[in-house]
Amino acid sequence: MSLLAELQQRFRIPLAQLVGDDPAELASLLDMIKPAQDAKFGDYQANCAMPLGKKLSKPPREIATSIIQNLQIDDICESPEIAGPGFINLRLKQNWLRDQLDSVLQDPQRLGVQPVAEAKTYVIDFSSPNVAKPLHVGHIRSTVIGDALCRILRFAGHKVISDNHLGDWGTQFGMIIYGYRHFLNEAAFQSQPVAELGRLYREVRQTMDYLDKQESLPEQQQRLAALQSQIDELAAQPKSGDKAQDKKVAKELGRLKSQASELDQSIQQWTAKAAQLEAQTGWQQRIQQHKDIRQAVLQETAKLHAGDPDNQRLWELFLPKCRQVIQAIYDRLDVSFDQQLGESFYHNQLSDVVQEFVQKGFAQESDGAMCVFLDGFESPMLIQKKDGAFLYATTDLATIAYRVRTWNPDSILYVVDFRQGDHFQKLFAAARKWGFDNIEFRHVEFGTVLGDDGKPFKTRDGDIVGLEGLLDAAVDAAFQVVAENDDRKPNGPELSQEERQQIANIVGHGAIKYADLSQNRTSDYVYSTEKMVALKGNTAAYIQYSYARIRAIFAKGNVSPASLTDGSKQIRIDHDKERALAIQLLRFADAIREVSVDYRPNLLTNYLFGLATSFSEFYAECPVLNADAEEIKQSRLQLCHLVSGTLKTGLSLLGIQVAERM
RNA sequence: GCGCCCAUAGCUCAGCUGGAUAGAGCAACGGACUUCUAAUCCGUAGGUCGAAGGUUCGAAUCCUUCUGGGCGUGCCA
Repeated sequence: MSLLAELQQRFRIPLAQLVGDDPAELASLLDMIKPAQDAKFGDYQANCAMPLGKKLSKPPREIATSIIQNLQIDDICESPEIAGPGFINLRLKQNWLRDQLDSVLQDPQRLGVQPVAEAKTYVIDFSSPNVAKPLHVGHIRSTVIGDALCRILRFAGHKVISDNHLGDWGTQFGMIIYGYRHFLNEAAFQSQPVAELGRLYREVRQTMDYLDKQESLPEQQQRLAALQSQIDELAAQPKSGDKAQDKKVAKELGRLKSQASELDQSIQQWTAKAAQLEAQTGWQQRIQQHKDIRQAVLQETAKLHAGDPDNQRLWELFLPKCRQVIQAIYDRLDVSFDQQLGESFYHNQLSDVVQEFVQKGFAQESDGAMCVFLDGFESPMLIQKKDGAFLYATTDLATIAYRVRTWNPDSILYVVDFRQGDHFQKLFAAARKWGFDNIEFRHVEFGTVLGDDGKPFKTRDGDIVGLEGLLDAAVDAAFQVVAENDDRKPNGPELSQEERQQIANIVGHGAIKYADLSQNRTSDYVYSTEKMVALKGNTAAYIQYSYARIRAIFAKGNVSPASLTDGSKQIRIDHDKERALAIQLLRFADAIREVSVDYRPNLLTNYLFGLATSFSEFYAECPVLNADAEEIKQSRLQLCHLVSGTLKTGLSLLGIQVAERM
């Protein structure tokens, strides 16, 4: 049951009488029925009389009156009231609320959420890390948002195929192969292959970075000097007297200065790091011996792609081990995929894709590369480099073809960083040109994770932050809070060390996920460890805590949920807080639907935070076990049961677990 | 240069594709534990929604311009 859908259904008839039954217009008018902004206006409001006033050139209040006259709603609402310019305010009837809750109580699995009428098939592409590199903070958003969307859309009734498009075929493997051939510690590889592969990757990376940076250092220093002299010149300029002109100069000066200081900082960071490397024994020798490492790595990669048996064998040796590392994190995060078809799965289809594009006249050679020129785009999409190698775009096209062949989806979602927006716009345009024009392609984009300084989140040394470390930090912080809270309990601590750790795991991982999901996905967001440590306010912990408080009531009162749902008791809604809680409970279906419209999980976190808040207010004012009368106690237990079920289900749709005790 | 995105309380952010007096969480201040977990609740304070125009009954939301920032921009992914 959706509250909103029910109300909209009732308004359909009187509105059709006014404007006819054009579905688009009707839908837009029905969209103007919303939860009331302010409780004093009632529970819901219909705002459609005002725009109709314009259209029908009658006073909106008059239109509102005629809508109400034809509106059959007295089983759901008190008689509607017209307010202000023509708002129609609706107040739900206690009896109706009670009946609705009673029926949800009989439906613990779906909590009154009916599967969508038209189920669609979705392919959701998310996470997609390079398997040779450790997961870092940048992977959180794609993984967590993608997983939540899978769960939510599935719950809504759609068919969902989650697919992790692993980067398992790129330069990273050239790097590891090179490392294996030159830096291998055989014993370490035998005993701890995964760790050793990680080390090899880092060794090669470091060597390549060193050469890159050393090479570009003079140029950067030159740029810094140039900036500096530009600054000096500008600063030495006498004031022109023209205010606007002076202001412009001052602004330019400020910009140059911040550019210079940023550049200076990065140079200093690098020189410090380089000095550290050079202090290592054998570093100079390393550089001497491997000064061609960058070309060599490309060569190893090219050989792999060309089917060289030695490199192929090494790749087959490494891949499972690399995937094992990543899988461990997915296990920790409780994220799973239906498919994990990486780039390697598509590599032998790429030349066919290019050939087809050429044959159909969609692609042509330009500057030696194979290009797809698309209307509305300044630059073409490259599908083959002049050296013959294929690109990201080529693989993505092959992937689309495979997915359509295999699953025939209505929609393919890509949960990827917003910076790849251009790429996806081109990819989608090319795919439509190719004939896939009845599929919804959607780049579900998200913003960057920033550090406290407002810049992309890095460690103090400028390194990318590893994901495992963040998870550990969140769990540690959660452990502190769990322990503190338990120690402070009125009747002494209740939890064993083991239980505390288990709860800390649930709370810590939940905190990370929730912090991400509660943000509007399109905005950048500032990741602050401090915020994680807090675990109060609008966090997963707050919601989990509400759940645990309910479970504590049930434990203390020895209440079995079955006794509440056998139909022998009826919910009563007398107290204001009970009423608010009841309405919030019935909005669950609407929250699920809203998330599905534009793939925005934060609408579900908003809902759950609202529900937990409603519950906390109820909890503060309405005793449950000690209620004045037995019927009230039973009724409140029923409400509690519905809240705990909704919180648990809602969090599970975000990939977040609950603990029975906290 | 061109394209996309952003600017809302001291901080971090919501604001449901135009609705009534712009919300929440942190942080600050003041209250509430002999009563189901105080990770909570109640209250106070805090805003020219970057600026200026426009569209209309009505704008944080839509349009234009400007300012400030981020990102992308032919052989990385």
